[in-house]
Amino acid sequence: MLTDRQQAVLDFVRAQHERLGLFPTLREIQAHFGFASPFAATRHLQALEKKGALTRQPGKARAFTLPASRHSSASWSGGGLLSIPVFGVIPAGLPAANAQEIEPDESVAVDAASLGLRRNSRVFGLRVRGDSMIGANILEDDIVFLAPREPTPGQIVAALIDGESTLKRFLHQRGRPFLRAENPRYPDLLPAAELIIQGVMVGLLRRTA
Amino acid sequence: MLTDRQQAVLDFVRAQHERLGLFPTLREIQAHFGFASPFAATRHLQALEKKGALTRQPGKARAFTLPASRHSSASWSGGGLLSIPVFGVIPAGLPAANAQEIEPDESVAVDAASLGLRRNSRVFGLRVRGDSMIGANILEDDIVFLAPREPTPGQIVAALIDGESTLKRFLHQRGRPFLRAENPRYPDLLPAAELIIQGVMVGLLRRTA
DNA sequence: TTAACATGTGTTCAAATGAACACTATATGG
DNA sequence: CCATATAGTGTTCATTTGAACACATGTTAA
Repeated sequence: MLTDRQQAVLDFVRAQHERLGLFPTLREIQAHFGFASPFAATRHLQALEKKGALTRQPGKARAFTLPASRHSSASWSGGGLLSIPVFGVIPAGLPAANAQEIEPDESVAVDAASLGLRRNSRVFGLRVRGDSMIGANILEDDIVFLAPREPTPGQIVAALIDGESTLKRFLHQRGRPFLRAENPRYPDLLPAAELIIQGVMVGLLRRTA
Repeated sequence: MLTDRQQAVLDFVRAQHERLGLFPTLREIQAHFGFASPFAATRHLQALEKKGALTRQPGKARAFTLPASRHSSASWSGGGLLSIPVFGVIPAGLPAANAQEIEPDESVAVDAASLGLRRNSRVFGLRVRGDSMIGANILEDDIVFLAPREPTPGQIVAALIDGESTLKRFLHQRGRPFLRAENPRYPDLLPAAELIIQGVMVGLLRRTA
């Protein structure tokens, strides 16, 4: 069992790695805790290592490993994490080359593989408003993930109509595309102009807590 | 625009950080690419820095920053990433203190905030089998996230019945708990013995790609 | 009361690591 | 043809960083 001081050191090591992507040096730990000697930091790290709370590579700078506590970012080694910008209203500029510069309302992190995507895929998220897609089991406040790609009929897409984005199912009839809400209370949309598809749905995240 | 060699160096730096949680030293980059001199590595890093692909803290070991490319793990600075074990069948041992040692079928990464959870919260995932919860907009192959906590009536839970786990809505009737499928094709479950709740649903991840 | 552990201080030194210089070869653009 | 950029080699040195020793104090458990 870690002592309070040891836990504090471990928390600092973990927090530095989360914030900066770097583990701290002995002297950075010394400075943070106000130790007069870097060896005090060494003593704590040695105790943490003995108790299995971290491992060190002898003689190497900043070389820690935090063992799999399965619920922390330090243990994620599956790679391919996506930081996905989420919009409440999709900016008309999406998907554009400079889309990354449009400030999202929030961001969520999900690993690419669980959405069936390659690492570093371009994805954005849309916070669902309303109940127009309830028939497709998409609820208000869900985050729908969309990738910019050409849709095939039957897929759910974000489309730009009259300067606004809408989430609908993409279908064809007699060679002409149209959009269907998955709620009988909403009519089909047959766009007068060419349909601009901003993204095709690749996944969904729901929070129920 | 980065040259091919510079891109290769950047990819290596990023990959090492994803795999090990550490940026490489000049000599580790030198060894990887077979350079005769650590200064070759320095030259590439200087070029990458000049082109804005990374930044370095002068004179400090392994001290890089990768600027926000919004679609890579290096850019996730929101903290609180959860590495969630996902099971096809929930082991009867969940949720137990040694649950972390039970080997999951897979893991997914999601940030805690988007599930309304604190960093380092204990969560596990269940890959949904069958259509018993379709009425709650939970589809087969969805991953349902569950946190070990006491349920309140109306919540969706994973419960252990007859040695098997099942996902159902938790309800009360005349003070007695029972489980309801959200599909009229399945009957309510009135457990004979005391109900063991393995987790309460806190979110869901769906893949449609 | 004693031993073990925790938590340091103070100091020195070895190794790791980054910095930088002079040089060479090749490619590219003006 | 010349200047610049890229991509190194070879080498040396400064700084950062980790390691480790001797010592001290307080706490805890046997």
